[in-house]
Amino acid sequence: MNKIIEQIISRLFSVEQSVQLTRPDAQFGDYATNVALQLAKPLGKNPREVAEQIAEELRQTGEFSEVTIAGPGFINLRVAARSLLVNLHEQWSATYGENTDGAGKTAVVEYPSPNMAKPYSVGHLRPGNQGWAAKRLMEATGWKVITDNHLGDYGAPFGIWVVGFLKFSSEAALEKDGVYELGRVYIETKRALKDEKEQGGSDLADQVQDWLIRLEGGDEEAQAYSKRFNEISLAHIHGVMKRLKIDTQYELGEAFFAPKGKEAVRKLLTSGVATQNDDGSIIVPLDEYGFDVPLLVQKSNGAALYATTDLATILYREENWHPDRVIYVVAAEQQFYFSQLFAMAKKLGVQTELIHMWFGLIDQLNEDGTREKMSSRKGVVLMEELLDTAEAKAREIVAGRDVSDDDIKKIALGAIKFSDFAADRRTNILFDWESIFALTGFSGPYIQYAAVRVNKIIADNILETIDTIGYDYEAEKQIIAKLLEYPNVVRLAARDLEPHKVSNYLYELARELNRYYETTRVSDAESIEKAARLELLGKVSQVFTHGLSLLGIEVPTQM
RNA sequence: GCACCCGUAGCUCAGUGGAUUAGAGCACUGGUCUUCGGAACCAGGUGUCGCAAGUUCGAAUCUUGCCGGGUGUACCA
Repeated sequence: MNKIIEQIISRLFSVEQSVQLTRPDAQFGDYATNVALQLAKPLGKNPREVAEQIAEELRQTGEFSEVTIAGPGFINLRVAARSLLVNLHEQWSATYGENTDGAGKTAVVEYPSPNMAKPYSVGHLRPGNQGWAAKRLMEATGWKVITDNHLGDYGAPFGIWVVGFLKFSSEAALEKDGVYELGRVYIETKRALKDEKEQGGSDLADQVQDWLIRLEGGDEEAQAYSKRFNEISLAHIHGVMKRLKIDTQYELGEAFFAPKGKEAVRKLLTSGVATQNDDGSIIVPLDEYGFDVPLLVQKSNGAALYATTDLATILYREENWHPDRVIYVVAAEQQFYFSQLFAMAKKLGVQTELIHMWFGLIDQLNEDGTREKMSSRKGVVLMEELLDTAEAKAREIVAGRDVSDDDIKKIALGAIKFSDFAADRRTNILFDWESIFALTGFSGPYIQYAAVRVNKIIADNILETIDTIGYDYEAEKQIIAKLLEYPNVVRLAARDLEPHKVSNYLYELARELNRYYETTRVSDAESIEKAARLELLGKVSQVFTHGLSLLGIEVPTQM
């Protein structure tokens, strides 16, 4: 439709103007455009006059049942439902909604990158969800996507583990509680280190360093500990990711890149990007990028830092995967760090587009009603606990119905994941058990339920292949119009890496469908209507499944 | 101090590249209802869109300044 208007404008005024159609309040029309207002100034004409001219041409086309002008020069359009359907049919395919914006390009998406020292907690929920959505959105827009779990498996945590294990734990406790014992030991040891530092001591800290040096030196005992603890932690991470139904192709952690850090630093020095201080530390000044502090890439004792392994990672990916862009799905706290890292990469001549797809914090409600960032100090909710609770809740809801275990898990995940996509990812999320398991209103299960209903109706009725040419589709108009919006929703969500646009859209589609059910029957309709309606519901079902899959949510068979 | 983010209904949040009368969910009240699956639908209402200026035919949206909150700010990751 916008093409038609663009052609008219080109013919009337000899200018190329892209036209955006919006969906105004139903009383004004089905579609609206403000293009006349945009054109008025450059053309030096009265906007209403411009609108009149365009409107007259639009009436001539016969495509619209009504063309009116409102206010200062808005053009409101009404279209017959049947023409909308024809429009939908022309665009329809098995991959409706997808596009080829990113064809021929490669993206690396990095998630969920948990720290291995502690058990998977709700703190890791967002990078997994948002990262998965980023991957799916990129794929849906034609990109080749490489996913990589950048595990936090290097550095001080290992030393803390060993020291803590020897001091605060036992074989029996580790045997019994596995990663949870490791997490407990890690937190307790961190606290002990803090206390020691406050008292001016360094005994424990020295031991931690000692173990790290032994590990790097290839010491057998240190390696045995490392291997054992890592195996326990990794098995746990894989287990939780499997329950969350997310995975990555690669799992190249910090430990993999750490040895490559030295070479990266050498490259920084030889290219003149970095400078060495008298104490041996190496920094990259970033004044020209607006930073008042430089980025430290090597400690005075020669050890590597986060920035070092991250730079090595960038170089490795460039060399091996040749990505056009790399998306880091990491929390908002690290915005400053990533802006420094990206500046350093740019200074070194890295061409890859580096994007920090950051997301807001997870807050908890204090007893006095104020919000505060969730922290392990105050007690985090563990991911397995969250999943167990969600599944128990879902099981309770479907009690008495014949719903499989698999479907119960899909419902639980649908609720949890959707709550992460309810708001813009940058918004801080308030974690509370009530809203994360919401089953009504703006929630994952509401949409899943709508999808299940549609599928049931499709399954229970036979679609006859009869000509529906005589059907006007007026009852289905809102649904058809909503379906027509989908490709643009996907395009915008992928462009801005904003999966919540998809969740908002799916909710609107589900609501449209529920309204439709209230007034329109399918199974006992006349055969021509029934065929037309079933065929359309099939399209709705496809969009539900597709859209939810972009969010990592599945449609249950029963619920 | 500086940098980034945020401030929209009682609460949680949408609001595309400015656009006709600012929207959802939750909560509250009433209604629909022998459900093609009611996890539904309909109705009811409250907003100085933090404050103030500016740009514009038009600002929740753009610009600037203030106020309030959050996060970060080289030898942690």
